[in-house]
Amino acid sequence: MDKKYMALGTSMLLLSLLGRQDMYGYQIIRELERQSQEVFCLKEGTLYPLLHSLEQQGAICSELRTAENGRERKYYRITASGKKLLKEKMEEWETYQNAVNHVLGGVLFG
Amino acid sequence: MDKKYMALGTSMLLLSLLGRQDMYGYQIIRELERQSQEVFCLKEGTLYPLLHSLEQQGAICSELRTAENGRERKYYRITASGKKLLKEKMEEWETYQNAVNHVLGGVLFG
DNA sequence: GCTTATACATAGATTATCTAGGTGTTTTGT
DNA sequence: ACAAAACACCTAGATAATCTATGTATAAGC
Repeated sequence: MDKKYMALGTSMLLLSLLGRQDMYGYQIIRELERQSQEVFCLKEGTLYPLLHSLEQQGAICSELRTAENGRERKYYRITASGKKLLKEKMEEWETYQNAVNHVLGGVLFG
Repeated sequence: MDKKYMALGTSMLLLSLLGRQDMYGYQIIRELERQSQEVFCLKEGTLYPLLHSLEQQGAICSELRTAENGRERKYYRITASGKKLLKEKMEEWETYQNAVNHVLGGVLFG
């Protein structure tokens, strides 16, 4: 396809989740699973490297917080640049989605 | 993601095109480009191996035809098994699409 | 005749995601 | 009290989808 394969990106979904609230890795996996009705079961081996790369790019930033029970968690927050990136990716997704549906519906309205 | 990455597949689009008429490789690239309004510019290095693999799987079959101008073209036709595969892939795409949109729209109706 | 478009093909690189492993802590069940 | 499960982070290597680059021909346009 034109760009970066069909992978509009898991990163779009991550940024979208973080756009609503700060979250830590493990939580992101559970939330994504829940919000997608078990369609997306992101693996840790995919998530963590992706978070690190998004942080490197400056789309998100992290901060260690300690919960009452003493547990350490690494919370991620979306940055201004990350919000811009999200917007771009959502527009790409819209374009992509429409293109696929247009091709699929070729018999009807193509 | 759960299965085969986000790539629901270029193969879905190919099968969909072939579901409407027999086509040869070069034509598929042009048609896909046209029907997607230039969103999908499938490269030859992607298409031909994919066609060969779909043929191997029995989803499509090929036949050499010679045009009036003497040009040889390898036409592909979708098989019954290919139609079944297409149906499955379209259902997957529907599920996937809904899941993504549900996550993205989390603020509104999540 | 030269260039561009048509038509098929393969090899190797790139990248997204997964599998499988590792470390340590807290909660739950018995 | 102890084991098992869940929590929480991490990385290395494998797999697969797509692209880039290249090769070989023929036909059409200038």
